[in-house]
Amino acid sequence: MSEGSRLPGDVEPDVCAAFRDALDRVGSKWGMAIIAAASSGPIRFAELHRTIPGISRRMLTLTLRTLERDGLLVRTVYPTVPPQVEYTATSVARELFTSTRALSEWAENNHEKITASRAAYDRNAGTRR
Amino acid sequence: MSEGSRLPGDVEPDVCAAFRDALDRVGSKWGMAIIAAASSGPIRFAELHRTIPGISRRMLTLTLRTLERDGLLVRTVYPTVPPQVEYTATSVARELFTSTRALSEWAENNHEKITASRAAYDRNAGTRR
DNA sequence: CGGCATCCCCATGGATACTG
DNA sequence: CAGTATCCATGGGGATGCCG
Repeated sequence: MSEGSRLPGDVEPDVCAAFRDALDRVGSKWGMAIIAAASSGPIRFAELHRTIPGISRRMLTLTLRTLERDGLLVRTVYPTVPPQVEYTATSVARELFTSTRALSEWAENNHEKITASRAAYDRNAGTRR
Repeated sequence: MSEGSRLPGDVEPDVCAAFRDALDRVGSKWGMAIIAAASSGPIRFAELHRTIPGISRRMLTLTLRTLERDGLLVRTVYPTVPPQVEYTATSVARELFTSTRALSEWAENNHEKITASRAAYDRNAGTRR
């Protein structure tokens, strides 16, 4: 769309700021995984912990709190014994998740190219200079 | 498309890995700004430094190197005095940039909601619990 | 002009243990 | 079950200075 139509100074600051803002959510190590897992319906703490491999309870809690704070997740507590808590992705989070598709696809399509490029670059590390 | 059709365990690991990979590029504080600035044509080091507010020469250099390594930027050196170096975004980088649009738009559209949600959350910090 | 080298800070996040 | 609390390692990234 904007192929070659922008000028160098045209990196609009608002967009930049908002984009950075998005990345602060998406970019956190576990944020998108949690949103993904919670996008298909309410999910419990332990389920999340099982679903997302490698996450610690600590990081799960922390990330859940920030996501909740940002209005991306709704936390529902059922005052039962033992306690039961459900997390559900809000529509905003689901939109975020969708907005992520293009990036995921790019990642899939170009992962190999990048790996190759990296290998080539490293191989010429000595040659270069 | 996938509205409610996915299962909790359905967070496919490959996609997840590739996505994380993408974020390692996009998620770096200055990566996208640089790619954006270099997407509209060759741009010089000093121009980048001027175009992107707040970046240090150090971080500019570092980010340029990783972007070059990943094949997202092409570095062209003109052996003149004083030396002149141009950076150009590759097609892969431009595709990445495009894949980012959806996310940018989400960020713009929902920035206010998130700020509001955050404020509300913090206001009820004492009330809650 | 276009870097690299050095020092330093602090936010992210892992491991582990305890609790209502 | 669903968290808290504490300690600690790693590294991203800012500030500054020197160089071909």
